[in-house]
Amino acid sequence: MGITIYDIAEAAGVSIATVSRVFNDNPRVSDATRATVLEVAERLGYQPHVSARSLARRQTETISAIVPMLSNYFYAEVLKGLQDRMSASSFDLLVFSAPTLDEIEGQVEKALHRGRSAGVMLFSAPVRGELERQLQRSDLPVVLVDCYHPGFDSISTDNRRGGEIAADYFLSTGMTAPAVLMANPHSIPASHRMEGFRSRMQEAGLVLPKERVIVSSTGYHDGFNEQSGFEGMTKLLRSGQIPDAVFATSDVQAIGAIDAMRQAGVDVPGQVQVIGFDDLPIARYLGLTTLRQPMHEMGARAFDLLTERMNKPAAAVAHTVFDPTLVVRQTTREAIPA
Amino acid sequence: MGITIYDIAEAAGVSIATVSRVFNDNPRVSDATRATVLEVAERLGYQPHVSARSLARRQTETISAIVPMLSNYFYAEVLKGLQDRMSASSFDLLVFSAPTLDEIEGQVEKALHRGRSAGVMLFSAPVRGELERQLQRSDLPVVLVDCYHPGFDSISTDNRRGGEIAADYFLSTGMTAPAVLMANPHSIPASHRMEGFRSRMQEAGLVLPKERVIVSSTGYHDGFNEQSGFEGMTKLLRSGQIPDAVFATSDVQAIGAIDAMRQAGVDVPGQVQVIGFDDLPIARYLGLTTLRQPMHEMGARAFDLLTERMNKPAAAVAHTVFDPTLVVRQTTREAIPA
DNA sequence: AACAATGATGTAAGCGCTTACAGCAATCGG
DNA sequence: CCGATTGCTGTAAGCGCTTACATCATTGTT
Repeated sequence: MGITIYDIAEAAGVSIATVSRVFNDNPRVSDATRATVLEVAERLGYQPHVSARSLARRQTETISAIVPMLSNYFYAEVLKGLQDRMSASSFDLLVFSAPTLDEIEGQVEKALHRGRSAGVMLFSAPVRGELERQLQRSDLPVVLVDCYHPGFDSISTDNRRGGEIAADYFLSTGMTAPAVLMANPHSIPASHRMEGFRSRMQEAGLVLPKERVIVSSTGYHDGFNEQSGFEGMTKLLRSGQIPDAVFATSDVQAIGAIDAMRQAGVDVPGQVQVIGFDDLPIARYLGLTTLRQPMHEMGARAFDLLTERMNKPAAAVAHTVFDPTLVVRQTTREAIPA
Repeated sequence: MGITIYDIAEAAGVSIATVSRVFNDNPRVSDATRATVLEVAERLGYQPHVSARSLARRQTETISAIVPMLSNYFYAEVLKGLQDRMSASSFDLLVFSAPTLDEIEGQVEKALHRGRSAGVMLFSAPVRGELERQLQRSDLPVVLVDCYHPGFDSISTDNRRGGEIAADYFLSTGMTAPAVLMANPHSIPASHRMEGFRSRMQEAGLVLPKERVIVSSTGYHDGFNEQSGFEGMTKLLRSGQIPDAVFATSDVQAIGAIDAMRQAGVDVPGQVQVIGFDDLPIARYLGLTTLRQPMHEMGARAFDLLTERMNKPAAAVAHTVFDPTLVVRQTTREAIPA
């Protein structure tokens, strides 16, 4: 069906080796021959066959990303950062989706098939048990994003630090009754965010009672969704434990929470302050105070890590940790000068 | 490096052809041999080599999607619908990103490389000129999403109809001074949405003056972004031409517009009503009245179209058009009973 | 009992490319 | 002026798989 190097070789009166050399920028081809070959190839509309090439070269030009869910802004944006960086290279991006934990192994296995990818990027997955074994057995470069394992390069946000920053800011406003809208407890980022928050509150001598830590009851997006924030906040408002400051483990939860308060006639930030996490584009337009994760940069850096690992398979494992930064908007009050 | 069928053949005492047959579910293998081969393969941790297989079979198991931008919710959600449907099959998804028009051809070319993909899904691209030629020359199945060309299967939303529905609803509320927040004019979906809106307004004898059609001045996401809505609305408010109903060609624009009004102290929907387009998840939490596009379903259907085309390359071209549905929330007033 | 039909397996020729090695002409040094 | 070097090109052997065809042992048929 397609034009092969044989066709070109014949039309140009050279051997297939020469044609191949031309397309591999091998210097051992005379300028004249190179020109004819290129001209003929252009005329015939030649395109290399990807599979044949990677079979012969024993390497692919594609990298695989395994994400829980494309429709989650965080992943989409990190992937975009990745792609923007990749576009300078000749790599292609294969995207596998593994919404639930038990789907991960299967998708990782596919990504690890021989000849499939030159490297794997695994998002938000707890690396242990069978999954850990899979990754270790494979000799492909692996980069973990938004998760951690001592044996693999990783890139993540300092979620504990984020929780601490949120707590510190709340404390500076003179708040007295903090609450947390927590995603699914098995989500490691969410847990860390809460831990950081809680630890700072404790240091400040403020209790964070169980009743004011609402754990998401919905599994969708690991509890990182508007509904979970809405329901959690509703619960808080109905309890006797109405807080005056709410830390949500994600912006979408914060948005749901704010909606719940609007419907209940609770003033934000007058009665209740809110801090989210992520800094989605809408956060700005909703005036949401939040902790920004440099998603785009994380994606770019993840790609860099992967290529570095491809070049030096034996290099020391590198963990890149970004600090989240607080973006103060209108859902929080001003800090009280000390 | 890896285990090949040769290794298995040797260990199992059969020929490579038999091993291959086992993995291709060829019935012409005795149950006994099949069992030994599978056992040996399992023990050795065999995995087929993707490139070798697709080279020999002359077909791939991956499909390519070319999207303007992953971080746009619409694309992410359609891709998710696609992937959810795909996961039942053995196809993998390759994602190319082409944020600007001139990048499309390059990405399409990559996606069209021989051996690269079994089919191509092209999003929101005006199919003409060189791009049209590329697609026509290739004999790969192509499905257009969110765009149209008579020669290719496509899947889209009836954007004109959406504009009409928005106009009709506004008219039913007794509004008198409509405005449109329009994305980039070269965006076909945006143009159609506006055309539908405008035509209904004209039929109703209402003028839609130039001053009340604000075209996005920012190219980011083709003008489908919060900032463009914010700036457009600000402009409207400052002009003498303050509208009492605004149709935004996307939810994100509507969100920006609402923010502008909040800051200006304009009451929504008391003074100005707003209708968006898309029905993003947040729309619900912002109480935004909008036109819902069935994104997830569009993705699933796109995959179906592609596989149908793969099975029957000569079948008649099919265009699937979804009707958007109006979701009434709190940014619009109630219809006045006739 | 002879023959065809059937079923299981092996042999070998690709798929389209890369690349080590060989070959061969032109050039160079002594 | 001859052997060594240099520069360019071709030959051929893979890469790991699929599959048409050949082979051969069984089984069934008359």
